[in-house]
Amino acid sequence: MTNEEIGDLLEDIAAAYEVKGANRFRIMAYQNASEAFRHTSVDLKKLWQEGKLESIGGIGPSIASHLSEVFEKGESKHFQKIIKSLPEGMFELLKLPGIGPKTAYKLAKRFKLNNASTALLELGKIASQGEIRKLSGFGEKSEKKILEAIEDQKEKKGGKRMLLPVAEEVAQALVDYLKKEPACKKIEALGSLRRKAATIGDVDLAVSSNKPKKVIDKFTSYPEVKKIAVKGEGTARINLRNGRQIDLKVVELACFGSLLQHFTGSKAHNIALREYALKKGWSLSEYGIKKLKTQKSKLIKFSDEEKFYRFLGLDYILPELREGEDEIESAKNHKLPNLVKLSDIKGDLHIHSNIDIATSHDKGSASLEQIGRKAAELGYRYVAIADHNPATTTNSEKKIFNLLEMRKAKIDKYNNSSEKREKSVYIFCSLEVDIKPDGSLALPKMAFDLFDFLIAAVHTSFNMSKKKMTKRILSALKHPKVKILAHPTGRMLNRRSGYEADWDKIFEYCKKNKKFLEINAWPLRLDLPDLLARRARGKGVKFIVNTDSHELPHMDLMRYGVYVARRGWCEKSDIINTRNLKEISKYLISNT
DNA sequence: GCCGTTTTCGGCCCGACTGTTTTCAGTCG
Repeated sequence: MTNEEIGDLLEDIAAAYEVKGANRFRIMAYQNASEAFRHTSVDLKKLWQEGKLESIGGIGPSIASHLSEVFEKGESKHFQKIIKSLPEGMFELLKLPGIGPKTAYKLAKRFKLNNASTALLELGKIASQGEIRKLSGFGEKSEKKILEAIEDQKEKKGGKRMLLPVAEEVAQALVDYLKKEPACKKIEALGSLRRKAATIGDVDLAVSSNKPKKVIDKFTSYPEVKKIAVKGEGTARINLRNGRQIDLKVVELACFGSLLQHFTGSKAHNIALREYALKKGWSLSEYGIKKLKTQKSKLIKFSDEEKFYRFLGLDYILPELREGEDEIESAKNHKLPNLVKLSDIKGDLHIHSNIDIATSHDKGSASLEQIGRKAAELGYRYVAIADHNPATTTNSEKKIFNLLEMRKAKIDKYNNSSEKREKSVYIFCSLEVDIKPDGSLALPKMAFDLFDFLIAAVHTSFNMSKKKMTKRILSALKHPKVKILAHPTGRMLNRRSGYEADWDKIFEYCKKNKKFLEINAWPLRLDLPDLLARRARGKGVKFIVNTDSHELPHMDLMRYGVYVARRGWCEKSDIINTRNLKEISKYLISNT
């Protein structure tokens, strides 16, 4: 069972308890546990084997023991008992927006939706026959809403989360639009977009204004609107024709700081922050801070978000850190990291050029000179050309050597050219080498000396056992020329999850042997993922943020990799390509 | 069911909106 599946299971248990009218705090405990499992990068089964399930916050003796049974026997008697007494279809209906446990149960019970795989289909039929409106507590509107939700589900609209640059574009278009309304004083995109998460579900916008109605009216008449889902006095939600959902909140300027705080989230961070504040006798909301237990206590307002945190005795917590882990504790103890910035980056060590070396994977489109000029524009001091290795199946070893020798000569020539001297961008001679399924590198022995260093990467045979994949990666890293493991997990957002490997073992090896993990800035990859980056950092591993550019404009995408590093709590010192040329050469070039 | 810088017992984030009622439950972020 994956962490995600365990999260789903506990969410279902929470829903079942809700239907049964259990103590609401028990329900919350299961919801918290579900969230905690979804957001951890630790392998739960491994944690269970070590008997440390309770080391995760929100997991106590009860849930840990039920889960132990699940790991051991495949299911827990207690969980089965709770779930089995309810119609199976109920848990499918929960996937529809606007339908919670109570509603799902009512519908599933009344219409006997006992089969999970057909429940949505059946409910759709029932709704279109006008049967739902006849139930007490339901009406025409709720029936229509259910029908629409099922239709959306079928089209899988909004099912996929947006990649960060896509969400930025959607948000920017709306910000530009809202700016035309003079009643909008300040506009900001918040939520996971501001926290720079790898993928974004909904776009959240905050506006400060003393005429909220005008703002809401402008917002809901956005030309791309397909449906106005919510329209209140201070908030609204629209669904766009492209399937995206946008949330808007409006407050007066004096409260804008607390709104930024509230609407940036994450939910887990806000809950933790509010619990922390409660203990100090304060109650937090998007409007400000109130003293507890005093009737009609005055609201303290914050136009500035930093002051909101400082008021609570905390250092300012940057949005990228607000995931409800231990950032509040760290802020209290002045232990927050000084996060790496884009301007700290001095070079990009994974760039594909247009030099033709008969690669098996795609080559780049830019020349060395173009890459050098672009790097200079970005303020870099060095780059590494890391084309894919020549295909080993169609080229002889001699041919491969000749191609790579020709390529090295071109790079040497560039480094000795007047162009280089003017721009002062040094080009390392590297290569992105396939790690073959047996762990060997796809490069003839005689060619290794042609490189300053190598970047190793898995591009084939993803479906291996965890043990085999770990061994495969480790044996590739063992080669003294290999310094960097590119896009370590192989994930492609919205397409495939990464392959499984014993990351702790790999991290320990990297730390001990001075190998570096790439944080790949390509928005579809963002790999190493943030959670793993934080775990690796905890073990003392260092990183290199690379764009993996295949075209010149891709070199501008470095910031997405820096976001990942920041979400992984990385400081400048954790990132090797913040060093100057002399220092980084010491890290990467070995003569052994 | 979980948790501990007032607590191993007695707390547990805070507020908005919708739809169906007629003062509120359910859902959401």
